[in-house]
Amino acid sequence: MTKTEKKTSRAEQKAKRPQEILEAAFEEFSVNGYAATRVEDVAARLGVTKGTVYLYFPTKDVLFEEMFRHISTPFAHLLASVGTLEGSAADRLRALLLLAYEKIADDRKTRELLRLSLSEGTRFPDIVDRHHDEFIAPLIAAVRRLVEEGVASGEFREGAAARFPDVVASSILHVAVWRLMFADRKPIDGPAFIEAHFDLALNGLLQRS
Amino acid sequence: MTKTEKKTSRAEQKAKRPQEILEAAFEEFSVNGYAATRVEDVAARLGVTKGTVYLYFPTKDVLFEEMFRHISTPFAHLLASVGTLEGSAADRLRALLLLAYEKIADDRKTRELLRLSLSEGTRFPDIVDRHHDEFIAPLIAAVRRLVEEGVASGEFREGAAARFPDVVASSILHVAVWRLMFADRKPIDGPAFIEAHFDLALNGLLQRS
Amino acid sequence: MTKTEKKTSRAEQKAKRPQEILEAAFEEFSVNGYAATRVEDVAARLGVTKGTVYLYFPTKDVLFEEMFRHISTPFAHLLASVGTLEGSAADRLRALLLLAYEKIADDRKTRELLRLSLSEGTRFPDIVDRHHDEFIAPLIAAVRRLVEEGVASGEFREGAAARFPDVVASSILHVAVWRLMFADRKPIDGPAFIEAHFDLALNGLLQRS
Amino acid sequence: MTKTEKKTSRAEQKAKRPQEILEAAFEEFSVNGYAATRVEDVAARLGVTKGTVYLYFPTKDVLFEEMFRHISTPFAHLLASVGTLEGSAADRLRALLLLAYEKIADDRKTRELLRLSLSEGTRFPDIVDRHHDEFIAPLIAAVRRLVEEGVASGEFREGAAARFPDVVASSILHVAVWRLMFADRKPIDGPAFIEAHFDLALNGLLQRS
DNA sequence: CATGAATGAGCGTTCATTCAT
DNA sequence: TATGAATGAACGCTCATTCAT
Repeated sequence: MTKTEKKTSRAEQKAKRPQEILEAAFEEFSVNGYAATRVEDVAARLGVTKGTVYLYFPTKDVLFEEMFRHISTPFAHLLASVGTLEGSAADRLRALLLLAYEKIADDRKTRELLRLSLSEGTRFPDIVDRHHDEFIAPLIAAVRRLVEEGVASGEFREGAAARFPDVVASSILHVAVWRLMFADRKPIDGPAFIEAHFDLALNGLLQRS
Repeated sequence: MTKTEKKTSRAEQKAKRPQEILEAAFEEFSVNGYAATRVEDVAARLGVTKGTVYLYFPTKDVLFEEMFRHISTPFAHLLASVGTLEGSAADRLRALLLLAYEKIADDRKTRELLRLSLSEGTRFPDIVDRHHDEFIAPLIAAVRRLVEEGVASGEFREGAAARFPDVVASSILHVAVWRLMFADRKPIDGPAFIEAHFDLALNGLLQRS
Repeated sequence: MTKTEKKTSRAEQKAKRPQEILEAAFEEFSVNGYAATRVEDVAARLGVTKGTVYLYFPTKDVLFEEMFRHISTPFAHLLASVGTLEGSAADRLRALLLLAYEKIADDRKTRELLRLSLSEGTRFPDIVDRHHDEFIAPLIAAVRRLVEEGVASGEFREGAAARFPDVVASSILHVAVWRLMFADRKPIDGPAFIEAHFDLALNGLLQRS
Repeated sequence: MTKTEKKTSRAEQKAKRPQEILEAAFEEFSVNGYAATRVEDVAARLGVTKGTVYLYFPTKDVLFEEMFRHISTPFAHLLASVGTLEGSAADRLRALLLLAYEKIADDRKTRELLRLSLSEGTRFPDIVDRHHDEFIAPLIAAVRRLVEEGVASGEFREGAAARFPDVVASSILHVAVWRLMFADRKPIDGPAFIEAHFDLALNGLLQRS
């Protein structure tokens, strides 16, 4: 029994190795960028030597790409589910934005993937597309759908926002970039910022006559 | 004649060298990032050898920092001047946003400095602060001033936008980041996007009752 | 058998590496001096590449310092033991000088350390002190002790030699420097030179009958 | 007149340039050794640029060799003149040793040439021979002559010193090497040391009554 | 599976040397 | 005569990658 358990846990541990490495790689790459990260530092985070990393990933390039793939967890379905909720278009749009905020700007991992997309896009063109497909495109599509529904139902007016649904979500990117730049040195109240932008988007600046 | 020309061009050449190097450094650093850029590549852009670069800049670090300083040209005064124009608060705000758009999202150099601030902020903490002071803080301050004026004059309603003036400008950051990520692969109509966001911010999504 | 041998030789090989490198470094540094020695040449002596050297020593500086430390083997205890032998003070002094000669002037390694102390003392102040403490100070102290004993017993007259015991040993330094300068081009009969100087010194030291 | 003077002084100054450079080169080479000395540092001592140095000396090698030649000023004739003085052989020997001491151990330049002979002898075999011919050989020859005269006149006993005249002069080398190693950190009273060694040597040399 | 010694290509930096002015 | 910008060949050091154990 004990033996079996041990074996199992060992086997499990071994199965986890690649993932552990990818997590460690994420930490290093997100702090230092691709070029300045040493494979040895990734290994050191796990208390192993760099030879071990090469046991699972043939090159640093592949390690980076698989790390990116591993950290990117799609959230399109989440957005879709929110879109089908009951309530006014405004309420659903608000819920959508808050959900997207949590995933894109509030989640450290997704945020750091944005940084890597910006900094390593030249070397790894695919990761930019991946980031787009995983995070940006679904968000925009979801927003567009909701806006169009709102317009169709007469709740929203027609206008530029229908053609550029991104404008409604630009605050999310704003918060993400702000945090990437300033970390804790210039804190930003994310939810409040999103709400403020949502209020603006909903009601506008102009005084109602 | 020829002699004079030669002399002039020689002297001019020497005086221009440091700036030429900084411009070449900008091109390389913005494409590859700090770590992946080789001093030799910077030199090669000018048709000189790397020794020449070291004639003017003692280390790669200093080269990077001075490059950043050289490329950052403040635009706070521009924003200020726009803020003092005649017209409605909305008109002035619109003019301000378009101007900021041109400087921050449309100008390739400023845009690339944003990329470097995000990617090299860990290694060069100062450049993030510089980018903030040169571009972000002035923009937010100018927007805030205009919004407050609009509120004071009754043209704008009070609301979240007054507390978070950044929300009004978040579309600019959005366009800048979009272009950094996708370059020409997914073009974005910058002015139209800014106008769409401005329309949204001004009038809101909701149907007027 | 073969397997065991291989394993042993492998393990031994690794354990010996640092020392092999230090020995190779000694050869190169003593011939070329610090600045003109290339780490790659040190490695080439062992048939390895320079990377291997950096596996064991972080910088060229450290390599030099540890080389010096490794090559310096103290001989103070040897001198002391000689001083406690039986016989006349003259006999013991002679034995002492011959022993010191063998260690300082005749031993190529110690001799080359003297050269390095002279040539690299500016860059590595510590090595001069080390050379002093390891070789020069013990020698002078041992000579002084013997001279004082001889004076106390009435075998030696009092005189300048008691105040400057180094004068009795200066022939050793003379032979060492001579060999460093002329190597085999102008051979010097070391023992004969030491004996000649000892003869000169002794007849000056001895009490007149 | 003024013009002529100026011209003359200018011409003189120009004539002095090579010597100034050689003096500056001596200072740098003696502190850093050949390899670690930069031509630019030599030039900087004179407030000129390295191009100027290359105006007078085609390579760093030549600069070093000519520096050595320029700093080595023969003193054989001096020694010879001392040897012809009146007085006992002992007195003349003492005067000779003191004179040699002043030139070899007390004179900073000659002392530093000894250092360079030891450190750069591998790269510049000629300088060792030069140092030998200029300083060491004349000294030994002069000592030998005096000792032989003393032996011939019956003032000195025959013995090893006659076969190894260097032993009489080894204290001079001792003081020189000591100062090269310890500079001001472990001062040595040169004349006293020489006198002590001479006292030791003399009482050994003198015929027993 | 994991190690870590070893490699070799590469990069930052230096510096002797050249040459147009 | 003197300058100093420019070169190019090193050299110290790093690091991704390999492989015998």
